[in-house]
Amino acid sequence: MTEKGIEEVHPVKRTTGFALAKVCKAHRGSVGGMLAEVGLHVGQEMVLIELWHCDGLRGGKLACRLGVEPPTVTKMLRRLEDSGLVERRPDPADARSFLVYLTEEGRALENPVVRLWERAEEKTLAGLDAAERRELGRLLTKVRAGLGAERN
Amino acid sequence: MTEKGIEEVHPVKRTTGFALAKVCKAHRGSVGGMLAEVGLHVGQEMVLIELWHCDGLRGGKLACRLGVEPPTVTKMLRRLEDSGLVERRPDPADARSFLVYLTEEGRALENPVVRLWERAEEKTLAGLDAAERRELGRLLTKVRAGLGAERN
DNA sequence: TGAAATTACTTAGCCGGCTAAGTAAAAGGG
DNA sequence: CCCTTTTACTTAGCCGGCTAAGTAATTTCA
Repeated sequence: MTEKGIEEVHPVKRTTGFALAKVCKAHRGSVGGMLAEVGLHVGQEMVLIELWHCDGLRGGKLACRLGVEPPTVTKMLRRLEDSGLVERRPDPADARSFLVYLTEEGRALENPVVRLWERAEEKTLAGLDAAERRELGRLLTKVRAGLGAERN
Repeated sequence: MTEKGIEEVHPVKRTTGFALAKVCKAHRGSVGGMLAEVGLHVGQEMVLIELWHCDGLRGGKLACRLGVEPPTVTKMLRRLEDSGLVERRPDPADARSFLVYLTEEGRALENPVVRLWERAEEKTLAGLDAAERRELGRLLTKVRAGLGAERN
């Protein structure tokens, strides 16, 4: 008998969302591995990216830009501070807040991180030609834009 | 003066990988919110999906299918077992292993989860027309296939 | 056959996420 | 002016991931 059902795949696995999750996980894994070489954990580079773009952000603003909840930022900043990449200073305008500044070491990571993201990108998209890459980028950007009027 | 630099975006943010991460996070958020309504945490449904397809998997096989490390499976299964969705029985063929079986409740979640993934998919891809959705699905599948000869 | 190597899983502990609940400062409003 | 509400952040604790280090059973092989 032909085992007709044996290669069947669950309906959820045939969704675009599922493929998205898998590809994202792979990409995250790539970035994570490379990031470990410069002493970062995946996700922490996002904080740095915001600060490279605009140093001295308030904690809450950072959470908002990252699209993440405040407690997440609290913990990440504590670790980044312990690693000496970031500095938290009181906000002179509001005693409840603080401002986050890069240290020299934090600033020094920008180029390595940019390069490593490029390498991860290349690794992830290795199976696509230039036109396909453009199209994938366009579609993801469009989806992102369509995901409500959310920031970041 | 025109504030020419003010809308500049960091190079990393212009990568496809970055858009991928954002879209994936939004999708995960959608699924997670819906999953909470049926008492699941995002990620746990992946275990169930494997079991719906093939009940009685070994722990290690499950980890492999999920593309996840064994300790992750250990903890997830403990929680799923505590929730009464899954049952772990000793493997008669190998005393180091165990087999994972769905309970009736675990089996009952299949349709709700499938429907909720469909809703999340719709929500995520709302900004794309049918052709674009097909193309995005095709490209993600291709990327996934290109990501080494990895399983799952 | 019996010691060594391999395999299968668990434990401990860290990280990025989250929610819920707390604290403390700032803003409003009578 | 003081009391209430809102805001900004922290703490506690859970979850899905990971790695490193363990334990116990199976395999291998001399």
